[in-house]
Amino acid sequence: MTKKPNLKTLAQAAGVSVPTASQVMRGTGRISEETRKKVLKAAERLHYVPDGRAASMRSGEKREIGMLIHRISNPFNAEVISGVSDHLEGHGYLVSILDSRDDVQHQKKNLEAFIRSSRGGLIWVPAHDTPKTTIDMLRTHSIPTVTFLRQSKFAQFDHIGLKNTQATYKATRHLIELGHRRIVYFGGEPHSDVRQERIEGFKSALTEYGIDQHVVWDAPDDKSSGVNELHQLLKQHPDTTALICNGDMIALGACFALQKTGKAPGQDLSIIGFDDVQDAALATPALSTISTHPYELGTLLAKTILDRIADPLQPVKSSQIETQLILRETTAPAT
Amino acid sequence: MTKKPNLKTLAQAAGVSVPTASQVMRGTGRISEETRKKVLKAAERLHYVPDGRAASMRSGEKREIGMLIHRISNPFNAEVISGVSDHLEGHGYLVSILDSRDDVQHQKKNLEAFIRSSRGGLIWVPAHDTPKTTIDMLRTHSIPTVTFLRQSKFAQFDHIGLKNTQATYKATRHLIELGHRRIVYFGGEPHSDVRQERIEGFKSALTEYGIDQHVVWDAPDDKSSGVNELHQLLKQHPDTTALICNGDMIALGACFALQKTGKAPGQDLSIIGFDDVQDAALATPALSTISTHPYELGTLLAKTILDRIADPLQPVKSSQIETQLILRETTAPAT
DNA sequence: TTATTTTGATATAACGTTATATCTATCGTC
DNA sequence: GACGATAGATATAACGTTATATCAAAATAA
Repeated sequence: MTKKPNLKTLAQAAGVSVPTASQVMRGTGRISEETRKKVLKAAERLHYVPDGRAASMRSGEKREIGMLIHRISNPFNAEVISGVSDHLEGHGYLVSILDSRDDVQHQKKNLEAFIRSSRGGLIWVPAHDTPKTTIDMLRTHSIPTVTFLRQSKFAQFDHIGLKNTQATYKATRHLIELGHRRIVYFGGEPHSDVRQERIEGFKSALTEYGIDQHVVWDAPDDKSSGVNELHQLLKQHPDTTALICNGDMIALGACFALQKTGKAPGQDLSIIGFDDVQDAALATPALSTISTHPYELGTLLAKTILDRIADPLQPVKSSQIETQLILRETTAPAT
Repeated sequence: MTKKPNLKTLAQAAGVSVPTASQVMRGTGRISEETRKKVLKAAERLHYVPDGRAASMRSGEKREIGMLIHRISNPFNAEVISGVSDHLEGHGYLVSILDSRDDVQHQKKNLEAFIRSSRGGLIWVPAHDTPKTTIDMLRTHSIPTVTFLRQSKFAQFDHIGLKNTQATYKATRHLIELGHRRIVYFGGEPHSDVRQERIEGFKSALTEYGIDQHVVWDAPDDKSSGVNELHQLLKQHPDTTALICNGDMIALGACFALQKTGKAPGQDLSIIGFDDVQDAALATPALSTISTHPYELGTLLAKTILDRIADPLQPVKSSQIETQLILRETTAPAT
């Protein structure tokens, strides 16, 4: 097994100096066609690939962007990642994903390693209850950072979020207009700011229509939690006629639990999800939900971080993605 | 905004030499308690973090492992990733994920960038129809590589796979013993080697019981494909009584399509999936399927790549993970 | 012709680490 | 009190690039 070739090896093989070889490989500087060909041929022959570490260290350019997200298997995130990758690969960046599993310990470890690895920028969903020390760590190293979905309390980063309050406001109002009065906000962790925004929209619609019962039910956002918690909820609030859910997965879980007891989502209990994952449309019955636009969100994230890298001192930007209420089969007039 | 601190800054601040500061940060060499404290205090004050690029370049150590997989949103892969991360983080590695989207172009771009970035190793699901040139690229740079699920035709890498043939053999035999005779292998791409193994197990069980009708139906492995293709299949082979599916998603899609036509999975058509994703147990009716052990697979992958890094010249290893037939509600005796 | 610019290449230093060799006290030993 | 051993620090070079300055030869201008 031969040693890995470097610029020196390449230059020798091509009979030129090291800087010349470097210039040919990058297409910069004044190079005659003749030597250009010599070098390229040698590079081909030796399978030469530049060492990105050395290049980046010397030039200061970092052509790699990290995404640190809370749940890698979340289909919503997968769509966002596609949007980010498509855009950034077009600009010559490599996008790599880190998974925090929504755990501050994992997150800290990952961020420490991330900072050591000196990448060009970070696209980040902060884990719940991210401590100030973690934010400070990022800040002191002045890494171009864009957050999405969740915004950090402690630091001003560029941010792309959803119009959460507006989304649940629209959904809740729709349910009220269908005649529902006992509506519950179902799912999510108490500490979540995003959820707080959604609850705000939920409550303001209720208040607007003079409904003063504001039930909020805490529960993890996954499917099995939806199954288990629905029973608890209905035991405690048997007069509930509709749910606004914190996510599609818990909404689908609730549908499942309901069907198991012989009731029908839509007819017996109206349910609206959040995210519009692929399964929402394919479920039986098809889930009414709130659609975000994850791919577009990804594209916007990519543009935002490129802007930030290009000009690190520009004022912090923040924008919100519009959502859309998708009515399928789990919403019906109150009986 | 102050400049990013480096070892030189740190050494000056602590009143020691650069090598001394380096040794303190790494906990190596002979250092008096007094100077150790001085340096650590200065490091704390300056928020010093070593530059991994420089460290890795000089020492030759690469403390980052990349995983290049075909579908990041696949819940099976997410479990594998957890297994890998848990194990490797314990050994001081950072695990970062790249998404090939099962597309050889994306894959090539990602691998090129990966090689430039000089990471310590690669855990990889080769995309379908991965060309020899891509393999050669990896080989010539002698990067410690372990493949999983799919094995490359062109090169010998360490590999962890599933006992595919055995899995479908067991599943098919179970169906036959339930009295089924018209069984179809449903889903997957024609080029897939993994699928070929599974079909082999399927066919050998049929042959063993003297059944000579071996129908294999090509279709993408996602849910919506399951919905659409089931109708085509039943039109062409109306006497089908059972399906062995190439994945849970297409199996769930088939269940959905069946229910839409007023038939019941299990009673009217037995269906067995593959993977045992979370939804399989939560679906209505619950899906009978083949369970792999993704987390354990991840752990094994982590151990394998560590071995390979420790001794790059050892003979290539290959192992297969045992699978388990999980019987739920979509399998029933033939009527 | 001489002066000036342009072309195509190279020498040198630097990025931030760590490996290796070196050096000076101080210590213990007989 | 002479000698080797050792503790604790440092000097130097190297990893593989690229930025900057420099240089000789050829081309152009005056």
